[in-house]
Amino acid sequence: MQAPQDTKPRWERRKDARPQELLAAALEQFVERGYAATRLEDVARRAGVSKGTLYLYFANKEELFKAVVRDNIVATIGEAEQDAATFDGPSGELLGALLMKWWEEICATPLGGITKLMLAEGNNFPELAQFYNDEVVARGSSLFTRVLTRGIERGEFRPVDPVVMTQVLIAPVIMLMMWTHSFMPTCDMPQIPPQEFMDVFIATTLRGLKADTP
Amino acid sequence: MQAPQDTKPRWERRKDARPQELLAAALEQFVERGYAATRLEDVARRAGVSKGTLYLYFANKEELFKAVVRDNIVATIGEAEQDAATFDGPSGELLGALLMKWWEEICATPLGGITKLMLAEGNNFPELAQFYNDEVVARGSSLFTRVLTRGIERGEFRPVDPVVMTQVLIAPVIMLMMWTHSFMPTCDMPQIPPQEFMDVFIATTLRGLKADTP
Amino acid sequence: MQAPQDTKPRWERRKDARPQELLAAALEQFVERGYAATRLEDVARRAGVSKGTLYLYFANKEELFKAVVRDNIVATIGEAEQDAATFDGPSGELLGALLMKWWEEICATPLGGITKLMLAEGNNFPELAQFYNDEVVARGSSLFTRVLTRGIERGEFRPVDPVVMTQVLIAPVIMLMMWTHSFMPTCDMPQIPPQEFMDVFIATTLRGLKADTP
Amino acid sequence: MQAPQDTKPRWERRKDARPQELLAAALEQFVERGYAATRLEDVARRAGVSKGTLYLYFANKEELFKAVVRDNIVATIGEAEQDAATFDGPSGELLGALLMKWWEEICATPLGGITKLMLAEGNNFPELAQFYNDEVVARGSSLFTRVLTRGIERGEFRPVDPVVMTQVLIAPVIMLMMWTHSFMPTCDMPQIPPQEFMDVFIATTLRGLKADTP
DNA sequence: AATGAATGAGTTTTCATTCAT
DNA sequence: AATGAATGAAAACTCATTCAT
Repeated sequence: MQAPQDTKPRWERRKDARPQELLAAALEQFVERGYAATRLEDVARRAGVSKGTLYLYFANKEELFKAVVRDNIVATIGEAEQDAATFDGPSGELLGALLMKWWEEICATPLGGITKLMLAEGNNFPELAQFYNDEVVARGSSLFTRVLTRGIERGEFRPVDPVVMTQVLIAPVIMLMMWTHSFMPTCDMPQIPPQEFMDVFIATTLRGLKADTP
Repeated sequence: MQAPQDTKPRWERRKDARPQELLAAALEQFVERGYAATRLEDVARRAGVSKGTLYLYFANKEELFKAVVRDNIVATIGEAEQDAATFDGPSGELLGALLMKWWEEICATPLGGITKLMLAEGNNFPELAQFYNDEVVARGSSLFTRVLTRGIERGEFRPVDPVVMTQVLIAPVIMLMMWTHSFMPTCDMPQIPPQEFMDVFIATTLRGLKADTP
Repeated sequence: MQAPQDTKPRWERRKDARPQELLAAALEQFVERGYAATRLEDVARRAGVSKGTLYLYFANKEELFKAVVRDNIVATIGEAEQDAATFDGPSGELLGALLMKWWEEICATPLGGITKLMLAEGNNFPELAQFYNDEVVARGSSLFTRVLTRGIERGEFRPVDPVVMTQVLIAPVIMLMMWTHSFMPTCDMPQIPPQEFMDVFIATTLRGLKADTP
Repeated sequence: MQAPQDTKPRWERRKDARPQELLAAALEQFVERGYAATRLEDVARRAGVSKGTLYLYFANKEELFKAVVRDNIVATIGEAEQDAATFDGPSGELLGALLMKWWEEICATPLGGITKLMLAEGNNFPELAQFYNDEVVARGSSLFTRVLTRGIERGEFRPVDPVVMTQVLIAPVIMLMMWTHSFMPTCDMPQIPPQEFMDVFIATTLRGLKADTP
């Protein structure tokens, strides 16, 4: 008896997988070489297809890049928004979980390379920078801001300015990511153990945020 | 009476100044646009010369970049090595001075952009990365390591591992530099006052390093 | 009771209609965009089939274009040849009918766009130009020439040179066609009423051709 | 003794001539092959330079085409505007001279191919069509309209609608141009002797325009 | 020393054509 | 018969590098 999900002929299953294969290849190539230096032919070869095939799925280099960001980073932000919306427990726990999710699912993976790439090349590709700012930076920041506001309103956090506090939360993580992820491999830089850093950072931050209890 | 260093007629002094003007223009352009995206024509225009003139002084783009690094960062490291070699006073004072020099003359100037650039694009230009590692990272690190060793040998510092300690010294400065250079242009990060940060950092570090006095 | 030409089941009739649908779509696309700028994918989409299907019926773009010309213009010329061959009446009547048929079935329909296209792009596609010249221009011209000869031989027309006279017949019709098809879209040209033009033109021409009757 | 206009070194004189050489090559190529089918490399080769050189003088294909139009057609229109502005004689004479100038300097030269090209491909390149309409069609038409108005105001012409009359003037010339210039060379079309056509056309038109004298 | 015109290899993108299913 | 995914040749455009003057 045949499994119901396998009734399609093989090439059709292949077709459905194509975009994912291309996005995976593109992610690797972008992270390895940067945006400008990535040649679409290399992305295609990496996915085992020809140059032209890429254009069946993505209109151009920019759209390919955006798709990579959407399919990975934006999707993760969406999950995090879901998590936050449905979470019932204490705000500190939520905040810690979000920071950890960000670290583990983005910063500590090859996706961290995308952030590095935007830092390095964003200036030269204003439309990409705009896109990244809107879809990632603004949306991610505002999620943290909302969680902070929630904690303050529920009396769990001290009444800090949630926008400024968001920046204070974000900065060390991005730095750690640059440090861990993207340092020149040839450079003998000091290793910072990321897990410990994040643990200490989150613990410290939550302690600092905790509202005074009389 | 003529200053002894100015015996040449003016237009010849101008000629001698050419390389410096080119290096200055190149530095600005590299910092603004990154290595890959910098067009030599823009460098030339910025220096007020033709593209061809650039090639009279620098064999190619890579050599131009190396020259920028040498003329600025490596030169500063050389001075620092001189300072260290001729300094007679306490090692803590020397160490603090070196950190401060690094901050003030490199990190806090446009040269900081070169470090950011190497972090971002080093992967794509292995030969540049190698050069930067050899001429800047290794040489700078080893200077700090020697000063630490000096301090330990003279009984001024606790007997820490000087190589590891070097990395501990370097990391916060680079982080502060990335921070200050506002590496995420779209992100309005809170300002960290660099001077205070450095003061506190140096003071803390030196206190931590100080050998126990019975 | 079934019509005798409709004995096939419906889906099969549909199948037979395929080439016609494709030719119709191709005609529209060629007229709208010109030969070079017509993309076969657009033709296919317009006909509601896939690009591959096009190649089941036509070997390539050029053959598709030729088929459009054959199926429409050449077919009409064939009919006209039949008409002329079987016509028994006065040559003037025949000539007028042929001119009118040409105008009404070709020039005044979208097929006029094909003529415009050949005028405009023929130079760039010598093989198409050759084909068009052989199948349309030469064949059409020779039909008029034969009718003129017939009229002269039967003593109905003055003894003009039938080849030159053919050219005199053709020119105004093509001009009117170019005019009617508004070949300069940006230019709001005054409308020439084509029916009146053709009526006057044919009447005048026939009067001019009529042999002197003693 | 050296001629004063030849003091420049040879390559510099060459440089000054470059744009003209490129424009001439581009004109030929555009007229021969149409806009879309013209490859910039062929234009370059025709001018005896490399592809890249073209881009030193013209930003892209579109600008090259515009430059061809400006340098030839628009320039001629400018001259005609001058002629018209400074002309003192009877309006009929002026009008006839303008029509003849148009015919001789544009329609009867390779520049006529540019008009054909716009007719054929204008639809596919809206920006070029816009440019051509603004710089050529509108400007040329308005010149004729002004001359007609001048004649009417001076009582030389009957009080026709000058805008409509402009179109009536333009149409036959464009048709003649299409006929003379751009017919498929393989087609045995009747030759219309252009000079005679223009003479008759102008004479007829001026007679028709002449104001009734009591 | 200085110029800047010239080059051509390299990259993105398009589209007629093929072919496995 | 029909599909539509895949291909790759071709063309526009960029820019590091060369070289005649």
